[in-house]
Amino acid sequence: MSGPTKAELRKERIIDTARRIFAEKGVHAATVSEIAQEAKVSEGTIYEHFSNKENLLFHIPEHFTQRRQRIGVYHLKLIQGAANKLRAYAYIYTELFHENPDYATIVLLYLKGNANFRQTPGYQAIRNWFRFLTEIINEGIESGEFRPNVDAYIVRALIMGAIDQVTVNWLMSGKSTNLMETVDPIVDAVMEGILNPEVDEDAHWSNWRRTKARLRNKTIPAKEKKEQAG
Amino acid sequence: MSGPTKAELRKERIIDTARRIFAEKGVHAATVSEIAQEAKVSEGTIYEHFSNKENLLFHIPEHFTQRRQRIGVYHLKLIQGAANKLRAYAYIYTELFHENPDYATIVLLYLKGNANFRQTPGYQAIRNWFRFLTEIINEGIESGEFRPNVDAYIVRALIMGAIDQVTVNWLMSGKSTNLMETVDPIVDAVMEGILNPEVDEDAHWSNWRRTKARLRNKTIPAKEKKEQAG
Amino acid sequence: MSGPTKAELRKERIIDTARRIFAEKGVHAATVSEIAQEAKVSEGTIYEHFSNKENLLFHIPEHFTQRRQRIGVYHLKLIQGAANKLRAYAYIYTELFHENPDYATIVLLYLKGNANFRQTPGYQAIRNWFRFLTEIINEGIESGEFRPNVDAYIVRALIMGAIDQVTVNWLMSGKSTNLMETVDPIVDAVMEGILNPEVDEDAHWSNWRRTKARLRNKTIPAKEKKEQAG
Amino acid sequence: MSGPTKAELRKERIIDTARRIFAEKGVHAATVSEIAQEAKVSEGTIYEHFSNKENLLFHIPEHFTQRRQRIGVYHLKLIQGAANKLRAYAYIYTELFHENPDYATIVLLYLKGNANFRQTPGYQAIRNWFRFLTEIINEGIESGEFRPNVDAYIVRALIMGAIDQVTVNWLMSGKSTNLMETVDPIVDAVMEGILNPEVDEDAHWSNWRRTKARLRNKTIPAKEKKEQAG
DNA sequence: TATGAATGAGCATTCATTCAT
DNA sequence: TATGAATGAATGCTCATTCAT
Repeated sequence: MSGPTKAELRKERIIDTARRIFAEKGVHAATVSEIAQEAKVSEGTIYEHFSNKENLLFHIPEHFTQRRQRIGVYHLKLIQGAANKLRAYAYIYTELFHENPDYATIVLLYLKGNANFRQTPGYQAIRNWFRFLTEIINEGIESGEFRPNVDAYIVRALIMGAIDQVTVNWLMSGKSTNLMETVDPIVDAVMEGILNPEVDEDAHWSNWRRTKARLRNKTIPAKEKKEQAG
Repeated sequence: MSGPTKAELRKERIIDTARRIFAEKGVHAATVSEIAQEAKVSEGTIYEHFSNKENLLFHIPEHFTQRRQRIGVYHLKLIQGAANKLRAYAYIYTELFHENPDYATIVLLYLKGNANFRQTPGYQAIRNWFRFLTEIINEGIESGEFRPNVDAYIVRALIMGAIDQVTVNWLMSGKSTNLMETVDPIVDAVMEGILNPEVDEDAHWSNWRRTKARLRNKTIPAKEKKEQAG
Repeated sequence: MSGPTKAELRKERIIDTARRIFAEKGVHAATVSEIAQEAKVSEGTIYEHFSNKENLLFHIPEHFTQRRQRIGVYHLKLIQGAANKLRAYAYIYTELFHENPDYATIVLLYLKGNANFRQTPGYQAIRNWFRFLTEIINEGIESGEFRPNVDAYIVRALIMGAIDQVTVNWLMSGKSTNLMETVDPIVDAVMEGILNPEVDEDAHWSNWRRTKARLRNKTIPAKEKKEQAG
Repeated sequence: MSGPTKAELRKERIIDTARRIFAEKGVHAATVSEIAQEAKVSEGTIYEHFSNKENLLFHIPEHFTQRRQRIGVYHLKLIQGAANKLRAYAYIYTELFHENPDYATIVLLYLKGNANFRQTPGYQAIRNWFRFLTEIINEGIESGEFRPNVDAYIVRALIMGAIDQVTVNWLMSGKSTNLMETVDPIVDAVMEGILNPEVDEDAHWSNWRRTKARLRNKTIPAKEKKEQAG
């Protein structure tokens, strides 16, 4: 019946303020005293809730992770087909950054490369969300929707790497570009690749063609015919 | 005839030491005094060459950028075909990280997200190298090797985003995985995409299919027949 | 009922210590750390009370200014006659230096010539005290006690300039002379001047005499007769 | 025949530059490196001529002292009458400040209160110039031009203290006032004093009158009659 | 004699963290 | 439990001075 306690609200206010100030001035330049002032608590109170400044930083994703868990995973399960799910995942992943640029700044610029963060429960939660993408990709492979020789880890790196990349550019450019519009092209490119199927494969010398052939010989014998025909 | 001057060697030694220590302990935790000590120069000498600690950080990529310019661009021009060039680019890009993990740490964890760095000549040099990939992709589109509806910015984000991603994972995992082995799979995936062409496109509902159709209608009318036939 | 708070006492102790050390070793040679140590506070506490070292320096006169305001001005108002007041002022002014040589050192050697200090409230307070002397002089002119052609600014410069001068000499000589004994002679000289009235004014050529005559013609016609008679 | 050597010119250029920069930014804020740069010599050269930064500071008055010695003393000896000489001295003293505000700044704000400077030959030269004023005053007492009970030290403090005072005010006000115009009023005031001889001495109670009487009883018995008559 | 790169001691200032109230 | 004054370790940076060339 009773909502969040006073202390919980206070804690959330601290995290919200920290997120904003960390993102605005950088984690190093931001001071605990400034966060306390803006959150309208004393510095001591911050240390009641967080063991130190870095610990406060590590708690910032918490709220967003929970939100994604509640909303994201639920909706994705309703979508049929791995391709559709993958696209939806990319949207949800990007949208969280788009709607919360301060969160994006902190995750992409401060937490991704922080070894200590990788030991926290906060990172485990994010990891679970990443694994969910792996599951989607594997589901697509199993269903035959995706090529059988697809490596889920690689595809995940492509999707998330590209989104991280364009998000950082978006953040650094003062959010002047349209982030959400890049989601579809990224997913499209990953879906279909960039090679032009209209072009005769033998038209030009290419170690790529040979690499591809080699890969297919190993993993997709069914395609051999077409390959030979090409 | 005379090689680098004493002062130049000294400066290089400072940068080399800074790179190592920044990467080892993090930029913030590293102290100028420690770098001076390990580089066997006085603290004052560091400030003779660099205006401040951050400026020293910003000079770290210089050497690598020059090296890449000399070697990378030269060799890439000898390779025929955009696909081959793109693969080679990915190799060179990854190899620099692989051979110089400290450099990778600094570029990926400290410089990519630093707004001040983006104002330096050091970033401009890196930018030129990025643009080179864009040129390769556009070359492939013009030659017909790549789909005409390919977006160079997106492909670049996919390639570099994925490599950055796997490199950070590699660094954070203590370099326990094999970084170079991920290059080919990444390039392969970008080349061919992940959709299984053996599967009937109408087998499942997919807004992706519709998106693809829309894109093709606009840009590759010649393919329509095949599309309709498939 | 409650006296000064703990924090106020602490602040006063910092100022007292700073005054002593600044005077002893010079403002530049004195270190904040030394002041902290001697005042038995941490360096951080100094910066809780003063924005920086110079700001601490600027707060040193505060206490003395207040004391003078309370005591000096009050007593001076009870004295009758501008000449008496002027003498008393000179005594009070000198006595403060005499009783507080460290304060004298700081005011005369460090603050008088500091442009930044002139922007502080501390200087305004001192200024008010200076103005009080101007008022005394003007009062003497109005009452006829002082010559009507007296320039208050000049007289103030004479009195205070002479006292500052002898005080600096006193300080630099290791306080070996008797500072207070110079007050009366200074005031006496300003009162009566140095010219010997017994000597015939025409006894020697003097552009001074002409200057004097010119001044009197302008402002004290009543004296002309005597002048001519003399 | 041969003028100053190259080295002498160099040394003078260093002193001139130091004077300007010390005055502009303050001795502490000025750096040896900046002085070297502006004087177009190397830092090392400065240390060829001066043992350290303070020593350079102490050499700044040299040139002016010599100039004053050459011009000042020579001209003063041509003037007849102590009063005239005293006025001339005040003019010369003030004019040097007026014509060379940087020199004034350094002497009044940095050297007057520097104990180390008092050990240098530079200070001895200035001291000689001060003594010259004492001699003038004593000459006036002996000739009967000045009151016999005049204290030369006090008069010197009055004249020079007042001029120093107004010069510092002039410097701190950005030289917006007219410094030279204050010389005559200062000398006039010292000559004649500020008491109004027209006013009946008994018209008001005054410990000053009593002080004066006491002083006269001691030293100028000749005046007793006039005093009693008054 | 002149140079100016190199030195390194020295210091003001900051700020995460603590703890008495 | 909350406060915020007090702490003091930690460090980037300066600059007078030196000395190899």
